[in-house]
Formats: sequence, structure tokens, C-alpha cells
Amino acid sequence: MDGQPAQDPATAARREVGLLLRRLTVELDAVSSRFALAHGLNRTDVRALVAVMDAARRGEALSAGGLGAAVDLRSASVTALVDRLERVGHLRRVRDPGDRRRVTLEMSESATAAGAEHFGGLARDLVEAMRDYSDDEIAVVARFLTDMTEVAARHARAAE
Amino acid sequence: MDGQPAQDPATAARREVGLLLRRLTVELDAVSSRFALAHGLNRTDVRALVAVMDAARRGEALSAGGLGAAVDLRSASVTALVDRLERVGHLRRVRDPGDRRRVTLEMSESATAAGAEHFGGLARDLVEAMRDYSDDEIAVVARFLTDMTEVAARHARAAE
DNA sequence: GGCGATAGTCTCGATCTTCGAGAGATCAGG
DNA sequence: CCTGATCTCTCGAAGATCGAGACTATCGCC
Repeated sequence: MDGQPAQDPATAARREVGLLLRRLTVELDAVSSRFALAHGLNRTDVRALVAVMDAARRGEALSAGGLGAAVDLRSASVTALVDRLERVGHLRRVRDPGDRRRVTLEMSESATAAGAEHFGGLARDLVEAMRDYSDDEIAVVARFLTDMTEVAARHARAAE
Repeated sequence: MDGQPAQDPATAARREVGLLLRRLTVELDAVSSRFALAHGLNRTDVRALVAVMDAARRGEALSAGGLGAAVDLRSASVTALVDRLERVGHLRRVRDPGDRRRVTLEMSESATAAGAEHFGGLARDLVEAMRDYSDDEIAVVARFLTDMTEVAARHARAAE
């Protein structure tokens, strides 16, 4: 994430936090890899399933187009992707009754269970590990994550 | 990251932090996507360049095999990957003089500059945003990231 | 100091993924 | 109703990944 000149200790500590953050993302990515390996899926397919799970968690039904936006694939690739996931029984296509051009995607019971098992277990253990922190500390962490997300989002979308 | 039953406020706050963490990883991923788009690379290629950069930052020279381990590709795919990146001038193959079976990978000046511009800018702004936090708060965050990484690593590698 | 076993990379052909272009169906607004 | 826009799908081409096997270099052992 960097490799800059040495500076004062305060800056060094903050730069170190940047590296810790990067290391964490690497490990979280590895958790997904493991899920992929366990279920014979590729990276994209896992990203797609997670996107559908995320949408489901917040009560939205994801459409094919929405999935494409989430995983950054063109429509032809989304069709192929959903074909794959439907073929192995992880996803169902359901025509949207409100707009019959759309296809909404639903996870199968088995895929939901597998996802809950794998990622739910991680979430549980993360929450468990957070019990070592006071409520004030958790509040600091929440603020930190929000702020860093804001910075990252700015870099992700806008010009430099 | 979950979708569990409602519980006490303390648990809810910690679960919320899990979601914030996930949102942050999504945005950080989007930063990579933007780099990919800007340079006509695919996801894997960016991951590979970042792996080489990371290795360089900590003073190690990454070999072809090491890169394969880092991005989880078989040797044939690594050859193709390095071919691509070498063809567009981002990478150089250098025969390791110490072990002439190995090929070590070096980033070109232009790729190094592009990486520094893109990811270095992010790192700079992240560190900048961290100035809103006291040293004690940064220490809490560092501990938090370390602990979460440990949990994630356990899930990434071992049995459940 | 030579010989077999091992390790690191590459080549080749097969398979899987992604894409652009365009077709077909559905919707929204006049 | 038309017309233009939106959503998904089909098709064929290009790109990415892989397993098997070749080739070279190294290491351990005698």
C-alpha cells in the first residue's frame, strides 16, 4: 500500500495501520477462495453469490442487470454466469412479475445454507472477537471504518 | 456478512461493524477495478501487479512460482499471465542468478509509477484521514485489525 | 564427481470465461 | 397504439485457465 520514506512515529503508526488493513483484505479474500475451492466455483461465481446474498440480507431482490453491475460484467457474461450457477443449483431465475423484462435471482436453499455455514461462521467469530473491545472502542472502530470507506469510495469513483 | 436474529444492542453494534468492514473491502476492491479499467487490465493482472509491488516493498523479489501462489494460479497460467504483463511492458523477467531455474519478476518503471500514483495516492489519503484520530485510537484500530486478520486467517486456512 | 530425484518454468491443446453485436420481448410516455 | 428505451438472451470470437508433459537446473547421496 506504500513504501514511502521514513517519517515521524505518528505517521509511521498510521502507515502501519494501512498495511494491517491490506493484510486483512488479503485474508478475507482467502476466505472466499476457500469457499470457491470447497464448492468448485471460480472467483467470479463466488462474488456473484455473495452479491445475491448481500442483496437478500438487506431485503432486495437482485436482478440479472443488478448482478452485472455488482460484479462488473456485461450482460452476455451475466447470462453465462447465471446459467452456470443455475445449472449447479445455487441460483434460481424468477421472472419479475412487476417488470416482465427483468429476471430476479434467488439463492437455493442449499446455497443459502452453504453460504451461511461458511460466511456466517466467519461473521460469528468476528463478532465474538469483538467482545474483547469496549463499547467505546467499538465506536472508534466503526468511525474509522466509515471514514476509510469514504476515502476509498472517493478514490474508486472520482478523478484524481 | 450475516442476517441473523436481533439481539442486544452491544451485539448489534458489533455486527454492524462487520458490515462496515465488508463495505470497506468492497470499496477497496473498486479502487483496484478502477486501476484495471484505467490500464486495460483484468482483475487477475491487477492482483498480480499488486503482489509484485507488495513483494518489492518488503524487499523480496517475487519468482514466477511465488506469484502463482500469491494469486492462486497454476504454473501454465502464470506463464501466460507474465507473458501478458511483459508484453505491455509492466513486468520484466529476470533469470535468478542464484538459482537459474527461477525467474524473478521486476516491475517496469512505468508500472511502478502508475501503481504509486494510483495506490500511493490512496495510501496517502488514508493516512491523512487517520490524522483525525488520536494515537490511542489508532492503537485500538491497529489491535482490532490484527485481531480480525487473525480470525479471518483461521477461517481461510483451517477446518471449521 | 557423478546420478537419480526433485523443483521451477515453459509449451501445447482443451476447456471455461468474457465480450461485442444484435435479436426479441416488455415497458413508459405521449 | 406507436416509438424509443430497457432488460435479457443468443451467437461467434477472443481471452484466460488448466492438466499433462518437456526441459533445464539444483540438491542429496553415494
